[in-house]
Amino acid sequence: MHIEQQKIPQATAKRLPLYYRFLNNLYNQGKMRVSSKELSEAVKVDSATIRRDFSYFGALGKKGYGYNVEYLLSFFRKTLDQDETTKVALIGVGNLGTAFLHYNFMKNNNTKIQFAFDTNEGKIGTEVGGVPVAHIDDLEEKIGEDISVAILTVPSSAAQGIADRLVKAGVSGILNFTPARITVPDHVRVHHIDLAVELQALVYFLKHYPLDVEENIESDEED
Amino acid sequence: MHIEQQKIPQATAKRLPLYYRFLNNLYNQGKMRVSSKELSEAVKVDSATIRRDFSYFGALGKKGYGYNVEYLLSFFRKTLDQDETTKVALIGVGNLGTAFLHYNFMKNNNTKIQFAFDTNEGKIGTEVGGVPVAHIDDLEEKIGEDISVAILTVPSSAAQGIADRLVKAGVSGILNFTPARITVPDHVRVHHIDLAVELQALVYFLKHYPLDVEENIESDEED
DNA sequence: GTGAGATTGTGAAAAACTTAACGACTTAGT
DNA sequence: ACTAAGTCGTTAAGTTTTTCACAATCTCAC
Ligand SMILES: NC(=O)c1ccc[n+]([C@@H]2O[C@H](COP(=O)([O-])OP(=O)(O)OC[C@H]3O[C@@H](n4cnc5c(N)ncnc54)[C@H](O)[C@@H]3O)[C@@H](O)[C@H]2O)c1
Ligand SMILES: NC(=O)c1ccc[n+]([C@@H]2O[C@H](COP(=O)([O-])OP(=O)(O)OC[C@H]3O[C@@H](n4cnc5c(N)ncnc54)[C@H](O)[C@@H]3O)[C@@H](O)[C@H]2O)c1
Repeated sequence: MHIEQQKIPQATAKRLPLYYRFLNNLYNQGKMRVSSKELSEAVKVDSATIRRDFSYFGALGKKGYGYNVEYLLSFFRKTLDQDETTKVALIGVGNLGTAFLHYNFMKNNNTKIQFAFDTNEGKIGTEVGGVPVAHIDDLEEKIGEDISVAILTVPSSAAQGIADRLVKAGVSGILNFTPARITVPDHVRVHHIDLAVELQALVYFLKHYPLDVEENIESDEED
Repeated sequence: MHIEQQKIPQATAKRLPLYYRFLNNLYNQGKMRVSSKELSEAVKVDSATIRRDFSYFGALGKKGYGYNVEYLLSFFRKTLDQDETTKVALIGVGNLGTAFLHYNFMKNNNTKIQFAFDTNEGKIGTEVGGVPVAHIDDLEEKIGEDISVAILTVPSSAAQGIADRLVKAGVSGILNFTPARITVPDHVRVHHIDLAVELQALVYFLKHYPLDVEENIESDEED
């Protein structure tokens, strides 16, 4: 049902959530229309790239006018499946995990962390940021049909083992914050966010690239 | 002194810290040699890409043998300036900032968060993760000559204002975790790590890309 | 020593992504 | 109604990154 236009470049797909958020901002500010140039300044993406990105979805704008904010927003809401809440599990309620649990991803993302898991008995049974923390042994049981994405914030030594269990439990997307590069079957997607690497890469760029010439770089990034 | 080989692709530069960490792991495990194929399996980067990346620095390996772990490690240590500690400031001791302060970036990165800043009187004067928290008003004073990188974990509404002050204070690299896309002069580099976007992008990929065919993606990227 | 097997470094091709440029169309002011 | 200014969608060019594929070279077991 949504595997129809297989040709949207990955680079474009990664920018969609960014566009979506800024369109939301504009909408909340009461703006009716926006041009690729304005949007470009806000999101720091070349305006030609924005027009190109949008064009993969058809002709969303009007020549000489720009884009209708409300229309564009509702289009992206559908495209990004923002009408249904995405339910997520978080494994590892430590420093990083706790920070995420306190953050409200619902606000812009319609994403909700449904369960958290840990091994630490002191944390089990409590709620952190309104999310109940369960024992890791209950992982398979609690991750029912409706959770297909997990955030992994355990120590790196535990990462592969937990990933294996997540996959067995039916998870097909993992956002991995551990430094471990985990191995998963082909049908599972892993995005690594490696904070230490990001920091070190930034430092490297500063020391080795002529500063006045280079432009900024988008992180993964990977954002 | 280090602006000599200007031709190293950015994509390569971003992978260097990753290689460095895995080489460290191998070294600590007592491994003497490693091939691009082995390394490839560990870091999930195509072996040809690894060889190409390394080749920008000259012939680091030996045909038929592979790479000497110790030599490669010491080469990258120099290349990544791991002999001198990089001092960093963190602005915004909230959920995310606190998590970072508790993390030891020294272990693999030789990077140290020297000062943290906040507006919350309750936090000022305390130490979090061994890092003293100062008032944001003292930013310019405390960021002396030796801090040129900052981690930004304030509310997005404060991001641009703080960024302006950081730049004035002499910071030339900012790791921005806020959803705000900040504007800085050309000589300053900003890497955005946008966690909400990363999560939403992962969800989008799961729903719209045929799972059995696609391979994993590095975040920033950026992973 | 020798030769089978391993592995690099790289030229060349392919793929992915970005940017420039402009014709076509829209708007809005007169 | 006409025109100047604005903006899209897209073609084509440019850039960057990845991947293939293989000659050159090294290793190591015998
Ligand atoms: N905190 C940071 O700023 C930071 C920066 C870079 C990378 N990381 C990485 O992120 C990950 C988490 O970091 P952190 O600082 O939150 O670590 P942490 O030690 O504070 O948290 C880890 C949590 O996972 C739990 N845990 C351990 N084993 C588990 C298991 N088998 N199943 C379920 N839970 C388990 C622990 O009880 C703990 O609560 C680590 O891999 C770390 O390397 C963190
Ligand atoms: N926590 C998450 O998981 C998460 C996820 C995605 C994005 N973010 C973004 O990261 C940023 C930080 O998130 P958080 O959850 O840590 O927020 P937070 O509200 O917990 O922390 C913000 C901190 O900044 C301080 N602060 C406010 N104004 C300041 C100023 N002018 N100068 C210095 N300090 C100031 C506050 O006192 C607070 O301690 C936010 O922009 C948020 O949108 C966080």
